[in-house]
Amino acid sequence: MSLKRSAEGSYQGSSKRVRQTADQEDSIMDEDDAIPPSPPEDNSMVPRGATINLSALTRKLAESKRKHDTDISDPNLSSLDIHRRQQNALVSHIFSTQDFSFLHLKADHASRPIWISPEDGHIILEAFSPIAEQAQDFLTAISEPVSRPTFIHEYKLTSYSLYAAVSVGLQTDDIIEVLNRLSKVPVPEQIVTFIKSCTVSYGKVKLVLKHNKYFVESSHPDILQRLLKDSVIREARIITTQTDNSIRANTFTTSKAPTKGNLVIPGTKEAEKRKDGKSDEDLFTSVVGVEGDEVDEDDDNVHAFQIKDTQIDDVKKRCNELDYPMLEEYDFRNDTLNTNLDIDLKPATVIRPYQETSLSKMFGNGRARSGIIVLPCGAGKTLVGITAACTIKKSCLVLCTSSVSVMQWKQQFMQWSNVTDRQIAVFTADQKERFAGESGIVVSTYSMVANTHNRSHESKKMMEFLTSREWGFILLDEVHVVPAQMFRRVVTTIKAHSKLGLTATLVREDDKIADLNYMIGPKLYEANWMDLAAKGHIANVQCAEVWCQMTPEFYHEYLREQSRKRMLLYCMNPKKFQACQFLIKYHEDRGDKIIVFSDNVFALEAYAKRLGKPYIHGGTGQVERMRVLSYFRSDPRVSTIFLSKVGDTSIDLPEATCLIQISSHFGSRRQEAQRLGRILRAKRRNDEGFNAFFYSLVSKDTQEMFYSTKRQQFLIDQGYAFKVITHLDGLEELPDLVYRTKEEQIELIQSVLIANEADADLGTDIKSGEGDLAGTVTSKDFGMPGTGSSSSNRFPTTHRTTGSLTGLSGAQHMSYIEQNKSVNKTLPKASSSQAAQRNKLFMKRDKNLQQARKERAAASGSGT
DNA sequence: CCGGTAATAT
DNA sequence: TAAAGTATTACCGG
Repeated sequence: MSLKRSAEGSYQGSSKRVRQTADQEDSIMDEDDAIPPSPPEDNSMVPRGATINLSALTRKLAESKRKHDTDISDPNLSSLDIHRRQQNALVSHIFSTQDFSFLHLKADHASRPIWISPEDGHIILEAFSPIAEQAQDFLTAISEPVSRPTFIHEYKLTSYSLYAAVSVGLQTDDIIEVLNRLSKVPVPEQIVTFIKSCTVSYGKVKLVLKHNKYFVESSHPDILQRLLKDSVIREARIITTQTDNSIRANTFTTSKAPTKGNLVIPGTKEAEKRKDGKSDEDLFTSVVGVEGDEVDEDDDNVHAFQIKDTQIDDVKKRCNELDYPMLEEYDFRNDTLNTNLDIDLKPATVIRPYQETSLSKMFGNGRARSGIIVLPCGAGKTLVGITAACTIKKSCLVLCTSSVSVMQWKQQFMQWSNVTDRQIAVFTADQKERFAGESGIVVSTYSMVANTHNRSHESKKMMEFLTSREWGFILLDEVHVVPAQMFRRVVTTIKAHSKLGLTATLVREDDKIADLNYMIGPKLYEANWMDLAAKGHIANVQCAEVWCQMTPEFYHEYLREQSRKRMLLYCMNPKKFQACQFLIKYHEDRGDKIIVFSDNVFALEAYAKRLGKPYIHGGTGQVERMRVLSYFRSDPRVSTIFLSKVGDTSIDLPEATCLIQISSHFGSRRQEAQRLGRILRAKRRNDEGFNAFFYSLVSKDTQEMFYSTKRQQFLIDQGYAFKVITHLDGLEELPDLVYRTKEEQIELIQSVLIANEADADLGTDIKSGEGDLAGTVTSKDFGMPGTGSSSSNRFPTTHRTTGSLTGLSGAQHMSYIEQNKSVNKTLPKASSSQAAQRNKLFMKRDKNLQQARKERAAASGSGT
């Protein structure tokens, strides 16, 4: 791989990144919302990120690198030649090994926005073309977005993406036709062949529930014949009575293909949608010659045979093996056996255009297709799910990852739709409700449904209920977790006619994400984050990676220690501490609300205490969590909070406008994206020129550099550009800069090393002390050996004043230092109105629990 | 309310 | 590359 070296000789970017263009660099800096200044002549501020990223490019890079390596070893070359070759190796990789000049450009190529690589099916889109937006709609339907920075987008045709295209109603010829019209060059023969080979079998067979019977359906009777040659499928077939015995083998039930007909998705305003972007649409139509959004399905007849309910899974599996994966569609309007659920969106509810688009992919032919919708955090996934449920109007099961989400889903259902409290039930560890009547909604967690061991009596009964009935609709929140070993069983244990998965980040660091194709269905829609940001649905974000030099002492220890202990060292790097302090100060002065993330709890507490900010981590009790959050929300004096990975999901803080990441070991792209998602809902997002900020603090020349690069990949593919900042101007002038002197730094390093050792032996857990507030539990005694008096052993310390808080494990452990005190405790106790924040969602549960307690008490009282 | 167990992600 | 190790949440039973 070709790595670039910066002036300082350190790693700058992987082969997957190509330098940003000058235009992009300029667009990032603007007067008001600039990232803290760095000297302009300093070449250390290296723009980096987003132009092109593709696996094929990686491969080509590897090839060209190999070539280049052999070439420069040629002794006949002059040093200038070697230099030139080395320079060349750094640029224009895409074209260095290939010559595509044989492709003849169409005469009007300038007005056509795409180019298709004949080699690997990669598609390059000129995002500045006037019809780019419509072309993009088409490309996201037929191909996989690879990278979508500002000017040039890259997509890739894959068998899965074509499967998805077919499943939303596009036909082979339409795909090739539209592609051809958009392309500057004729669609290469190989690509046509590829598209045909994929679409010939994919999406041709459907599993349909009609009048509560399962049918294998296709508009191609010959395919049904072919499937019936398979013994498993033949066995599963039910011969219908109306079919005459003599000709039964060749006869299928035949009917008109489904159309959208009069189905109306609630919350949509057809007229309004037509209004905006009309001129562009006309332009698109004139070039493409087909309606942009969706190509009509041909209105041929469809043919079907019925199969036994009990063998659906076998048939599905068999069809997959035969390369005819079955799409699942639910003809809910003709399902008379499952009782309807009388719900609708509230009249005032209007959904956004992109939400409507995603739903039109699902309901395009008047049935409910199973599949996945991908929308950024804060773009209203919940409302999409609710609208889908209100369209299908059948019993619905919603699964989430946490019980907080469960409460939120229920609350959102109540807010946006007219479901009554009796129609919606919650099923978690501490609440096992059941809806009244024949049909209703159940909201639960994956672990509740997937659980295999140790079920309580009540949850056993509830599970029986869930598995024994047919669900019209199953909604899978955070669907990227479904491929996990245990969670994946929910798809098979629950009988649901249609499945919708929702997520913001359809990525995993393992290779299981592709499993969703057959477990749930194809990806129906994926929004472009940048587009939504440009239209003001989510906030604009400036991303930056701040490189912090390791101090010599820290680096020395870093090199000596084992990999696990290294992590603490680069998290606690004093320069990073200072950068964090500086950035907080800088953004607080601008009036921003700041969230600081740290995966490492030790570092989290250390930073928060030293900088005097409240913090929340896994060990923080619910009550205190809500207290800190409500202060952050409403008190102008609390403008910074520190969060561990508890804050990655589900915490909704529209006030936050700036995000700083101080520790983020491991290269989880999903986590990075989800963290960014915390500021996408920013309340102020529509203010003129408003920007939110996202900083990653990285200790230079450590593993963090590698992880950071990896983590950013998802966001870069979405079009975000990361700036690298190596110098924070004015940092040295900060009046109360922490760890300024060598002595302080050495004390810090000692506390880190001691913490490491103390951490290693068990039994250092402590309980909350007398003086602590309820719910405040410090999960570990972070490295204070029993010496009690030597200040150098103390963590982190400059001036020491002893506090009076007494820990359970003894006073000698607990002589607190003023700066070491958690600010959480200085926040006054919540007033009743603030306390209500938490209780809103949990109030009912609490009431129930109380009731149950009373009953128990009464029962035991009367028993004796 | 607390401790134990199991699960996820990397 | 695989494996270990960490943080977190959920569920259950006493």
